[in-house]
Order: sequence, then C-alpha cells, then structure tokens
Amino acid sequence: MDESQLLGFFKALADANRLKIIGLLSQENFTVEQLAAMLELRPSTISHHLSRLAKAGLVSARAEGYYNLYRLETSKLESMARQLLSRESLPAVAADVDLEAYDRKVLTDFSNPDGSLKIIPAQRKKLMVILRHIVNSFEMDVRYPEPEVNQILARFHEDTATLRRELVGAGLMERERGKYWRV
Amino acid sequence: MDESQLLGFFKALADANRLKIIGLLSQENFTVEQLAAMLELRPSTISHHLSRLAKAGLVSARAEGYYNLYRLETSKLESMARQLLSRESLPAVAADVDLEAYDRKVLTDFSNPDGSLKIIPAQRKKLMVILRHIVNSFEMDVRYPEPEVNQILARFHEDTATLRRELVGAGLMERERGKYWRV
DNA sequence: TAATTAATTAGATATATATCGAAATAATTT
DNA sequence: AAATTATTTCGATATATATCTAATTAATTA
Repeated sequence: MDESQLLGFFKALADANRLKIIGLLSQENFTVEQLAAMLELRPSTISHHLSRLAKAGLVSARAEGYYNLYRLETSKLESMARQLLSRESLPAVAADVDLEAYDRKVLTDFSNPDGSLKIIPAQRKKLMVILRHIVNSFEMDVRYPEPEVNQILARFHEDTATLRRELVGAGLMERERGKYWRV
Repeated sequence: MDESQLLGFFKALADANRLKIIGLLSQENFTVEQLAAMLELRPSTISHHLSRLAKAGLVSARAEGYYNLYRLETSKLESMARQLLSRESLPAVAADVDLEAYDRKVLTDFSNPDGSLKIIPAQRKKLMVILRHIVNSFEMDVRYPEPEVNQILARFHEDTATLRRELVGAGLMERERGKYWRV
C-alpha cells in the first residue's frame, strides 16, 4: 500500500548486521546482550539496529523480567514479501512521478519561443513526441484539404511535406483522395 | 541461497529514487534520459542507480539503436521475494554467526582463572549457562553419592548445596535415594 | 537503601554513498 | 569526416548512518 513503507522495509534490511539479527531471531528470541556477544558489537549498537528494525515493524520487544526479549515479526516479513509479488504495489511506488516530464523536455528543447520547431528531430522517440504535440492542432472528425493542412503545419516548420508524411506514417492522421483527418 | 545476495538485493532497493525507477520500469521500458527527466535527476545519477540495480540483477539494458532501453527483471524480483517467504533462507543468513559467544562471555565473566566461580549468577539466563557448564564435570550413566557430588561441585563454589539444588531444579541432574545422575 | 545490571539515548567520528559537473566513450546523423 | 547525442566513468562534495564511548534510565538484587 504505502510506498514509503516499502522503502522503510528495504532500508531496515539493507545492513549486514541487521540481516544477521533477523536471521538469528528467525531461530530463537534473544536479548540485546546476547545479540551483542554473538555479533561482536556493543549493546548500544545492537540497540540502535533493533530500534530501526522495530520502526519498520520487523521485530518487537517483550519485557522478560529483567531484560528485553526481542522477537521477529514474521507476519510483517511475510506481508512485505507478498507485496513484492503482487502486481499493484510496484507501480504504486512511482505513483507521484511526473510521467510527462520527458515529453515536455523534448518539446522545449526543439521549440522556439513562438512555438515553431528549431529542427525536426531525427530520432524516432523524440519525433513521436513532437508529432503527438502537433496533431493536437487538428480537430477531431474534420477532413482537411491538403493546402489547409500545410497552412497549419507551417506554423511549426517550413518542411510541411515531411511533417505530413510523418504524421501519416506514425498513424496519427490518415489520408484519402487529397483529404486528411485525425485518427 | 547466498546470504550476500540477499544483502545486495536489499541495498539495491534501499533508496527512494531506485525504488521509483523500479516502479516505473514495472510499467514500461525506459531510457536513461527519460528516467532522468521524470525523476528530475541528472543522467549520470540515473546511470549510477541503474548500474547498482543491474549489479543486483534487478534490471538489464538492451541497446536500442541509439540508446539503451532498460527493463525490469521481474523474475529476479520474484525469486528474491519467494526466498523471503521460505523458511530456510533466513537462518542461513546467520549461518556464520558464533552462537556460543554469549555463553563463553558469561562463563569468563563469572569464572576465576582456576575455573572456580566468583559468584553464582542470580539471573536465570546466566545461571543456566553456568549450570550447563558445570554438569559436564559429571559422567553420563554414573550414579554419584552425595558426598562425591559435593566434592566435584566444590571445585566451582563453596555453596555446593545451592549448586546441587539448581542442577536438579534445572532438570540437568536427577536424584533418588541419595544418589545423583545426569539426564 | 545501595549496588549491580540491561537497555537506551546522546554525542562524536569515520565510512558509505547519492548527487552533481566534467570528461570520456560510443553510436548516429549531417 | 565533423558534429550531435546518449550513456558511462571519474572526481569532488555533501549527506546519511554504523559504530563507539559515555551518560542516563529502569529494573533487580544484596
């Protein structure tokens, strides 16, 4: 669901010692002291790691008399793994990304301030962006005679013949008996 | 399988922008330039992220004429997610961890150089470590009379009565009609 | 109550790395 | 061949964070 939850999950596990802690807790519950001895780290360091894991919901502590017993939250681990396997969660991660940014960039790169084109892009990928933009200057369900088409295309570039041909070739317009229309 | 492979997987995804790249590539293949425009980062930065993802096997590049089209390796993603769900892979992450380190630490903390105990630990968890150590001084399948038990325990601590009681209480030894034996 | 002990928090340091700009490569178009 | 373009690599910088020691807190035992 939450994209920052996925990030927190990965960040929590992106450390060799935290991974080992998870591995150990998957077999048995341990205290901070025990983990510190086994991993040859200071208790304060272990405490830090455990708090990061706890913040991600991957471990929890139970006060056992004198000390804190930490245990693995296997359900959390499973639910995150399952999220990775689901088809919806990945696209959701990029939900707030501006997908049109590239098209806008191409448009600005190739356009003069008055809206005309500096040059016609040679690359297919960029030409398509430009063509999709140009075709918006034609209304739907209107059949344009060739001179009128040229007049509109001339706003963008003097080589109207190339633009006409590319628009048809790209499948954005169609032609029959000297008339053109959007598809 | 490989524990460092799991770590590489998590490190590769433990970054907000790399996660977004994965999210975008889960919908469509993109070039470096396109990703750079959409994420508002420099192409060199995107290239760096993609190389980290590629090293983890999560994306791959296909030379498409002029540019490189990157695509998501969904099979890799799935196999890693499945590894998280399997029961064996987690313990394997901690395979090289010294599980006895804590017991050794307790033993050293409470023992004098000659092997006798400074004090008998009050805490259950530590007392158990000491008792499991002491019981090794008794042979299996031998029935010891109480004076002999005391003689052996005296090597560890003068309060042999407490040690005797705790060994039986912990279920490490049993007693019947004045004789003691290991279980 | 005083002393011991486990755990956490705070502060400091050193390492890792995300990001950028510039340079180098590689491929394409003119 | 020269110029353009996409990508990668390199070097530098700034940020994040793993780890330690020291101090603090909380709980237990003597």
